[in-house]
Amino acid sequence: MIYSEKITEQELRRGGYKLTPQRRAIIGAISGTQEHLTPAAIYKRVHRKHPSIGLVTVYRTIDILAELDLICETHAGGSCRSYLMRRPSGHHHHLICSECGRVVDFTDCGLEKLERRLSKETSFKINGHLLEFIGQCLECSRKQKEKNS
Amino acid sequence: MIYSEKITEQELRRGGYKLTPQRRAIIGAISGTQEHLTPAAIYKRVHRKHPSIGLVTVYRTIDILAELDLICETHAGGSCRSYLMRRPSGHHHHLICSECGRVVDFTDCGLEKLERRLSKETSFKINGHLLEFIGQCLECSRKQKEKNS
DNA sequence: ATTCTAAATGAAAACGATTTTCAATTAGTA
DNA sequence: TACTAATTGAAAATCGTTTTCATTTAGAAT
Ligand SMILES: [Mn+2]
Ligand SMILES: [Mn+2]
Ligand SMILES: [Zn+2]
Ligand SMILES: [Zn+2]
Repeated sequence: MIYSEKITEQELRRGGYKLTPQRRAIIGAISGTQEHLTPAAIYKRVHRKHPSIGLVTVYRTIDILAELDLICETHAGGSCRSYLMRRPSGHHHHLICSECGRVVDFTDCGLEKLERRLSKETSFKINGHLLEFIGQCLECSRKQKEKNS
Repeated sequence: MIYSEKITEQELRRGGYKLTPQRRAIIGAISGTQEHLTPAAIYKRVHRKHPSIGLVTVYRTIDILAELDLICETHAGGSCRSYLMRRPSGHHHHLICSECGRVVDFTDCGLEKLERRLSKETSFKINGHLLEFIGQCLECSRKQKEKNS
């Protein structure tokens, strides 16, 4: 069992939730990859080993994990969301190609200063942010050029 | 008719799309406010003056306007999206209270340097970004404090 | 170990948002 | 003015998500 998996289970209990085999399996599935998983993708992974676990339980568990801040949510355009275990280190941001959907991660957003300023100006207690750049990857912008010529 | 409205109609035609009364009405509805409108909200506004225009047409027009980059999409958490006319001036970002949903706008994100660096490192042609801070507004963090004491 | 109870589960139904289908209408061109 | 491809609205289909409810179970108390 990975470090983050154990921590997540501990935090779940600390939050007053019961540690069920279903929840273990779901945490395991999300921990088992670096990729962003949609609820359906999480379900698929869980379902392989544990066919009896329902999609509903996946949704319910995701809600809890997000509430406890143990996973982070990403919006990949449109209206689809995906999840990732929260890594203790740094942020997790994206550069997304609007043509082919390719995703490049980056972590150093340097938004701390802006965060402090906004917090001061608005009296908000800020605890996170979502940052995504949209553009076209090299390959796709080449293809577009060819098309237009 | 507002400036941005005229431009939008021009661009629509320039994109090879026909300029129908329905599309005019929808563009007018989005242009008529600074607020973010969900597809349903846009439909509601359009429907007042033009009861015959269908929700489907609203969706279809939104798609086109977004494709032509004439409106910008915002993700207000969860899986709901909203739209806003693209203003020529500056960006449009949010600070969102996770408790009550209050939204504060800000425009000066200072991400140009980061954008240039990412573009260089990844060879992406970047044409936009989504930035949202999440936190608790003063009122809500006070309420939470009271609760915990 | 056994009992107990609130919390958690799965299946099915309900739900809201979005998309598809299709026959009828229309914008813009010829 | 006539033509045609694009656009439209209504209805049905689809998709992701939530609710409902009867059954099961984790974890605390005995
Ligand atoms: Mn990523
Ligand atoms: Mn705004
Ligand atoms: Zn690409
Ligand atoms: Zn608030």
